[in-house]
Amino acid sequence: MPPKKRPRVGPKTADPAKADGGEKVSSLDASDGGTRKVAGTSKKRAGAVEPPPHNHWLMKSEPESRFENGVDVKFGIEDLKAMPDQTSCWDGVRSFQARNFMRQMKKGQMAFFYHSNCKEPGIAGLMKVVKEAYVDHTQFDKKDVHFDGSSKPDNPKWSMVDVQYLRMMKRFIPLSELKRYHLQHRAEGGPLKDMALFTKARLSVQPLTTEEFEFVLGLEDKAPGRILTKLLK
DNA sequence: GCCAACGTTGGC
DNA sequence: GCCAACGTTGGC
Repeated sequence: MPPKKRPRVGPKTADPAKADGGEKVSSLDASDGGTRKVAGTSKKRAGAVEPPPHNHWLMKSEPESRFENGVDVKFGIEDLKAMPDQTSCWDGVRSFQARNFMRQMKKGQMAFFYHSNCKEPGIAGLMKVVKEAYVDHTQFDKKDVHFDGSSKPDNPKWSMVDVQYLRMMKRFIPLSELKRYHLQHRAEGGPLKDMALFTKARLSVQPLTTEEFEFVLGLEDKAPGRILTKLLK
């Protein structure tokens, strides 16, 4: 469920609604499949250790035209690049887990732009978070594909962040290649053995460990293909 | 276009 | 709070 972007809020902070809300989005809310690490309020066993917050992300969007209620949801990395400031809000996320991850994002963190539901799924480029979580206004827009009648303005359910294009990957990293590594690492150990792209395949916004992130970045400079897989092992 | 995986909803 | 039905994601 790729977000369909729209021109980000102008240069100024406009947005009468709620300018930046950056830090205060209500943290309770429903399910969140294991993403909970909200400070303070969560009830955890004494002694439970908080995992460190995630520093890197992968965000999925569809680069090919597809119509949902007559609206094209296409938004590939080229579309992000074409936005003013090469920046866009990442609206339309309607999954609690994905939302909660977005709420953990910090300004300056990097995210892979992943192309999903297309001819060649995979990682297309890099972007960075330029605005932390704030209210996704599309949930209140009846005409929007992702309108959510169950969300009330005084307690909005859905959040979004702003991201800015950084660069294309030096070469496109196809899902098939990542999957080979994932399988290999799962069998023999390695950084991609638990990668969310495979262990939580349907999550549209996912965290990566530093090791995962760096391993994937390292693939840019390697030859694609299975030859490489052989050589490495 | 198919369909498996899996998150969400709602009945009870 | 369980769990079956339902809907969506997204690879293939």
